[in-house]
Amino acid sequence: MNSYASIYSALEELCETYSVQASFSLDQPEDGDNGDYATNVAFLVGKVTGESPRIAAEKLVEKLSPVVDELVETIEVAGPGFINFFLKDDVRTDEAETVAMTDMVNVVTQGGVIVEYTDPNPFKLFHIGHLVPNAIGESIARMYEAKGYRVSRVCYQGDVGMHVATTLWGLSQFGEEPPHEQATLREKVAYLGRAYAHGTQALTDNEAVKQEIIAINKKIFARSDEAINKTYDLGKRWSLEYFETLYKKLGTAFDHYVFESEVGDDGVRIVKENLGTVFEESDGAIVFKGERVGLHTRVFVNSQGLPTYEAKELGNTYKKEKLVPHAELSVVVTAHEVDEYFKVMKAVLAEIDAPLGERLLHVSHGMLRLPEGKMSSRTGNIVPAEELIDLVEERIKDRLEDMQVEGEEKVQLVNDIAVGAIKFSILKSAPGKDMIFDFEKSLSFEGDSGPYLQYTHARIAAVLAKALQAKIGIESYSVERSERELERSIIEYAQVLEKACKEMGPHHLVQYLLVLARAFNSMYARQQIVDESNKETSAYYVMLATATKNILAHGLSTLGIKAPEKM
RNA sequence: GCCUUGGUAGUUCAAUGGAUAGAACAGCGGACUUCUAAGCCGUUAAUAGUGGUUCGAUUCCACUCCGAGGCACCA
Repeated sequence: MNSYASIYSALEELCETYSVQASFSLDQPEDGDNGDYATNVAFLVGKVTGESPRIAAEKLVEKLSPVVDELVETIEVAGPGFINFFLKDDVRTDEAETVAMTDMVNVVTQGGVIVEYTDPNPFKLFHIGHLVPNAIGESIARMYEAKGYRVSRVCYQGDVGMHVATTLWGLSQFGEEPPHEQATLREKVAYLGRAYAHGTQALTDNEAVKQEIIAINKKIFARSDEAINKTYDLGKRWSLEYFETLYKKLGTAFDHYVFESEVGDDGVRIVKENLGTVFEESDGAIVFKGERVGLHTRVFVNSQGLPTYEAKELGNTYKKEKLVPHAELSVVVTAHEVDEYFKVMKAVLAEIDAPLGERLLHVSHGMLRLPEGKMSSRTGNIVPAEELIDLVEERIKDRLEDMQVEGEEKVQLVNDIAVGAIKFSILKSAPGKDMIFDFEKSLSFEGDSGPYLQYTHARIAAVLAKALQAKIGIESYSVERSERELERSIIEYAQVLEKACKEMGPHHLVQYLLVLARAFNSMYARQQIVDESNKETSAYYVMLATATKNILAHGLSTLGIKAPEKM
């Protein structure tokens, strides 16, 4: 049990004594002057006993002192009534050492969890907006893995619907020669993208075109037209193969793929099975009257008998349950523009399958906005994800010129740094809010950035290599004066990881890693780590470096960002 | 109009109802003949507005102003 857990349980007991209902806090204050840990129990106890927080705190300190005696150097009452704990130096150092000695390997100890994310649509462009759910979803998946869950990654893709019909209509109308079979996937996908843009443009204000596209849409559903099937299958294959190249770059490997085309029938069946009880007919369509639970009415099956997004999503939810039986949790990561639909979905599930509804967890993220506004296919200001990655990679290549990495290793390193920079810029802020995507900002490698963390990791790797050569281990170190700030950061990791997982907020982890890296770099700047003339003291700094590296490696990995050994 | 959501330094973002509102970038100013300068140190600068709840409010509530998403067969 670490110091945090020990003090926490001591406080828990105390709260029980006073029958405190509210939950207390135990944080690691940013300002070390406020202790290594600080709690607000005195405010809660004071409320129960009617004492002022400061008086209550004084009394509590007397009770706590003997209990935490072995860990704590001093306990003091501060400010309006906080109780601050200052750990004994050797307790804190020992705990940091534990971090340095521990292999941080995720072990499966829990049940299964489904995480669905990214969800690009075949026939459409994989643009920078898709990088958001990918980064967040991948990180959530990895956070569950860090907690010991067996995670199944699922990608749900819209391979049918009007966007596909629009593309096929465009392909048949815009008169461009299709790319050669030997052409790159990128070229093939770009060709599909142009067809879609052409179709969308023609569709606007043209009822005749719209009807033609609707007709194609029906044929796609029914697979009744040989020519259409052929084009469709080819286009879908191109798209999917192309997506795989991106997933490889991004470091995502899905376990299952679900297509809208395969869940529509199930969705319709489920809706019909509950017709009259949960759903009702209205103007030829089957709807869920959300008003009775404070929501909106949503169409699940349209008047042509085809499933809408809602029914397909229903089918998708059940499909995933089949693919991953007995999952304890089913997480879906989507943009917040579908928030309202998900509420309706959950309301429906509450009525037809309550346990499933409870397991379903919707995590929504904000939209990526360009400084000049929302991306739109109509105005043509959509930035393909790959274009952004290329752009970032170009800048990184310039910086790597005087490094001795070449060939495949260099390609990999450039990719890892570029993807790290992009993912970091997405994960650094709390999901849910829109983010302005500024090229220059995301391309920045200084300050709060992915490369800053990666660089710190690589830098430590270089130092530790030197330590190894000097035969300086981390055992039998001696401490002249402890690096309190860095140690404080190091021993905080376990709690931060816990919190990030619990709140599904990768940004907590990001913010913490920045603090840790800064504390390390600050120490690094003023302190020689590997010092052969003083091996015992040097061993202490090597221990701190090792602990920091362990955390950076595990933390970055949990974010889905690679931690290079050199850069 | 109704529902949901957001508004924090010049900019991009932090802060389970907690202490002096943190970073980074930009700006200004430094250090270093040491293990990776994508680094380190210092500094200027912010809670949209008005009330309320309480030991304490950026956080919760109400209203106002501004923005975003949704509101029946697109996803």
